[in-house]
Amino acid sequence: MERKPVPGRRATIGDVAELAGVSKQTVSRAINDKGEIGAATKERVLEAARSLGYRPSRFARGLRLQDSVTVGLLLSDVTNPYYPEVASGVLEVAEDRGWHVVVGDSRGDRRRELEALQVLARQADALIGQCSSPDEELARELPGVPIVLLDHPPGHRGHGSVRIDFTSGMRQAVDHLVLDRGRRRIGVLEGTPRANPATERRLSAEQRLREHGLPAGADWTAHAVSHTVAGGEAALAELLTARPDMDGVVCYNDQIAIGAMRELKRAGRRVPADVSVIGFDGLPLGELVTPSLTSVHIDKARLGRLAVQEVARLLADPTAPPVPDAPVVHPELVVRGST
Amino acid sequence: MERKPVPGRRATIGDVAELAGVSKQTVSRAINDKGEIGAATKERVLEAARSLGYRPSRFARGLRLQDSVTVGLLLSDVTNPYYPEVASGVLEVAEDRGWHVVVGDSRGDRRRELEALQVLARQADALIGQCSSPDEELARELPGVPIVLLDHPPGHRGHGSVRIDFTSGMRQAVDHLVLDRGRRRIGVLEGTPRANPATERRLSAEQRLREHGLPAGADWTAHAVSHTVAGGEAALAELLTARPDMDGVVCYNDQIAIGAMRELKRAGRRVPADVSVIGFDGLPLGELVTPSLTSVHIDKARLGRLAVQEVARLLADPTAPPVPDAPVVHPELVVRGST
DNA sequence: ATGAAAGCGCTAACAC
DNA sequence: GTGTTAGCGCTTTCAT
Repeated sequence: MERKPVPGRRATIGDVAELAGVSKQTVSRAINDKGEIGAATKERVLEAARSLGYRPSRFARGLRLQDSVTVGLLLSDVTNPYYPEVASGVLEVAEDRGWHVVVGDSRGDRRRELEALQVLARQADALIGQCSSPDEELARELPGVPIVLLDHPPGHRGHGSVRIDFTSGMRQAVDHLVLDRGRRRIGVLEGTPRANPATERRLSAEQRLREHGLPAGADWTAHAVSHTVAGGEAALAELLTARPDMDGVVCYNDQIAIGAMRELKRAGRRVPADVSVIGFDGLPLGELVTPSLTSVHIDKARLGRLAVQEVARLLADPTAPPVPDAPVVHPELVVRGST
Repeated sequence: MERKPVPGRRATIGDVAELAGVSKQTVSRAINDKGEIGAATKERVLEAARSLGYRPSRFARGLRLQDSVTVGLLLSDVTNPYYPEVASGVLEVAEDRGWHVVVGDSRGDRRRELEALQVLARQADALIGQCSSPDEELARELPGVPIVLLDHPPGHRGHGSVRIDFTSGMRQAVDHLVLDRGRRRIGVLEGTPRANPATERRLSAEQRLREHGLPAGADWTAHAVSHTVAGGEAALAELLTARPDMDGVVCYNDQIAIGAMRELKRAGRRVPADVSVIGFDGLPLGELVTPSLTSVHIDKARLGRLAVQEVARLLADPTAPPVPDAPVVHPELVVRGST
């Protein structure tokens, strides 16, 4: 919700015109550096503008020109190290197109998410976000707002999405543990519940484990309460209690994986000698821990860039149906010390 | 610069009014959930709006209501792990006030910085940023735009700032190395050149080193080309060549410190047995490396919160002179494994 | 080279 | 309960 107006009303083009003793359009010409204006007049106008601390109203200009685009980027938590690269991709393409980007943070709260989206929607032409709210809810609460979901399967009309191929990613992770490292008792650390349960990453891992003839399922799974190092530590502790003979862990993301590594060490296990750990996302952070983290990298900047392109598509035709071939980001295994 | 308009012109309140067979005012009442409207009429209007994909123009609304505030946040590099917490503080207070936040990224480029600020200024009422451009340049290129500089001494009229007490911070760092660890041959890893050379952090460190009767100066200093782990690695290698007998390093920030630790290990030195390393900023990252990083923590979220408060002050009275007692963030030493 | 008038899309104020 | 009028601050015709 917007609040009260800024005190001390700002000078308008009319004030400048009056002070300079010219008409409004002359002021407009001066400040927009158009031709058709005398050098002396221009200088006088600019001086008047300066002395009044005049700045053109972005609203008036936007209303008149109708050529400015703003996209809203909703993050579930700005401090999550997953986002900077995504944001970087978003900002890069936005800048190329001359678009502005407003950001919001839902602090991991589902209710706040919707509120934050609505606030952003007041200032943006379209939204980008990793939303946990179901599509129907978004459509209901944000009627007419083009939304591009990060890491969601294609959804409703008016919603775009960028997919990440988790099936392939998880398969690479499991195959590496099984085929390259010879692990046979592999646990899975899943993240928090997802909007669409069918998209849980662990499912892809479990399927691949079974294809290798290995055990998998609830017994071999723990859920991290948060996608953080602490969440990973707690989840691994839980999993280790159930499966003390575990010799490998596939994790929902790198932070959880790093937490898993820390907890394993604390429990007296050596990584990777006793237990192999593998993460997902490929955060720069993974290179700094010891041993450095093997992870399935995804090009997060590309995810951001693709999202802005999807926004452009939606903006061009808001009634376009969701395309079946939404852009996909393909994960790629990068092996380091932890396996 | 803004580009061409979005195609397929959006429906206006007039279109909705026409379709619903009512006046614009009635539409306005319906979509803004005011009273004074029949339930049936309201439903008919909302249905019309829905079918047209109508969304109110933020420009028209902003122009009319004059109650929306947007602040622009310029970062030198979104992917720098220093920023998320700052942004978090900015977003927190902005949200409390009902303000929007637009972000820009200058990619560490001085020229881009000014451009990015100008782009942001088109969409924001005031700016916040860690700017490397001199005050005069900002004042000249962004006339009338209230700016709050992060980590700068108070500057010109119309500019606000939030200070970080580097003198105290660097003193704590040096004192820890000298008094608590007994180090006597301490090197300094400074960052890239600053807008105001007098604010280089190394100066505070060098002064304190001299107060302890220890050697300091160019011989004991290396400059990191970038504020990154790689930058720290290179800088430390350089310093180590000049001072192979070094037994401690004070670093410009945590990333450089982590780079220093890595390079020291690579050179066969033990940390902290042979060389003590100390960072600055207190990134969460520092807890994950081995050994974990001792650092002078600064409350980055608070920095962001204070910056927004300064913006509020400037917005309330744009002609207010810079206050001598700009808000200050006080650093605090947190000791961990690396010293 | 400069000015007057119109209108972008919206809502507050005031009819009815 | 609903419509009419006016005007937010700006730029774009079109005159002069």
